Amino acid sequence: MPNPLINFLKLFRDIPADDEGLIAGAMEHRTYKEGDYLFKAGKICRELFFVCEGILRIKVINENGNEVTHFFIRENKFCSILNSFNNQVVAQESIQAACNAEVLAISRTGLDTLYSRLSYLKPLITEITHQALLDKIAVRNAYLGQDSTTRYRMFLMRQPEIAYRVPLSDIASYLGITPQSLSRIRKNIR
Amino acid sequence: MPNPLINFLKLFRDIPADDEGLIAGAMEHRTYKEGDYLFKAGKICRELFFVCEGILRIKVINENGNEVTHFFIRENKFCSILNSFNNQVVAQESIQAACNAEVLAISRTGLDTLYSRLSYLKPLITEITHQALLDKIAVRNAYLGQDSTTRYRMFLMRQPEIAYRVPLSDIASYLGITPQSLSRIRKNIR
DNA sequence: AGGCAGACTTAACAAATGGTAAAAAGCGAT
DNA sequence: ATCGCTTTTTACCATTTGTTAAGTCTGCCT
Repeated sequence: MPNPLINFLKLFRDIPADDEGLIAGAMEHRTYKEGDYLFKAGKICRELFFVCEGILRIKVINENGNEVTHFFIRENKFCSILNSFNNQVVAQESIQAACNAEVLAISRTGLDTLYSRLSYLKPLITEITHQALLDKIAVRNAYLGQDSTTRYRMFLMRQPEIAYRVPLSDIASYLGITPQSLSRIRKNIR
Repeated sequence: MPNPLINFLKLFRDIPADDEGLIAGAMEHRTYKEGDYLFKAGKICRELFFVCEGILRIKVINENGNEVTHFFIRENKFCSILNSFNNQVVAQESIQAACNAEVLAISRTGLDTLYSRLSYLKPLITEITHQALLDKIAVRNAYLGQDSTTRYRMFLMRQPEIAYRVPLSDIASYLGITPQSLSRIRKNIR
């Protein structure tokens, strides 16, 4: 059975057939339902996830007690609290399934073991996550200075596959809008 | 004479004395006045800058013809249009001096030469820029869902050294506010 | 099937922000 | 020091967005 992570890595680089089993074997397959937590803030995040199916979100509870969505992570993307995972510091953010999801998970130590066995893997994953950060920043910059309606329109254009699969309130907090306003905006657009 | 870049790198890792001259010699020292461009959008960005003195900003002209500040880069930070610099694609953003500035500059090819001679340098700089990206994202996420006054207050708390050295209009566009509104907010805060 | 809980929508009003325009202030060059 | 340009401030009004509160809808559980 083809492993979605290996298919994904092959887009960037040839993966020797012999290594496929090693990589696939190191990853643990998990299923989550909408609302389930993959990781909760307050601890060090010691796992890296790869999304096979569904959408995750990284979120925080802000000082007013409101949930704020920092990112949506969709199929064929890695997900972790990078600062915590890399630097062993306590994470302020949580990872939650924004809809039913299937992921592959690997622990920090498991990943280090893989890295030591497959010398090409660390630079490859570093490069992929680096580019993902650039992409995330580019999205945020594109929203900068746009009004709520425009941000929602841009979101629809860029990520329609997310817009219709996750709760409205998650999207609202991702765009920095109240759910009521987003509901109104949605009505006015049609 | 101490080189600010070398001092900076030494914070992360020991730099052999023999290598200092090589690094320092590869960097070109330049002076810019407020408003000068270090790089203009529309080309591939082939230089990496290190800010010794002053503040740079990365900006775009958006579809309405307004300038939008994506980032401020202050002393002891690297600056480039990373996506363009790394992937050889045309940059949409420009780099401008937000106040009088002194920088060290190195070309893509010059950097590659350094990398090939000093094997520790590429992982080091990659790690530094990676962390800088995480920091930039964290700042943007912290602003998410806050009103204009709160964003400005947060900006004052986090980067007072920038707030009083660059034009108000640059800060306004960085925070996604019109200059008029920011002027009003500033008045109401005192 | 009925009822419950959570999510979404709607509405009316208040507050914040944007748009436009004009005055004031700051800055550099002559 | 003065002129002229650019930036910032101020004011007024229009628009957008937030707030509060209620109502509707949906899916899930029993």
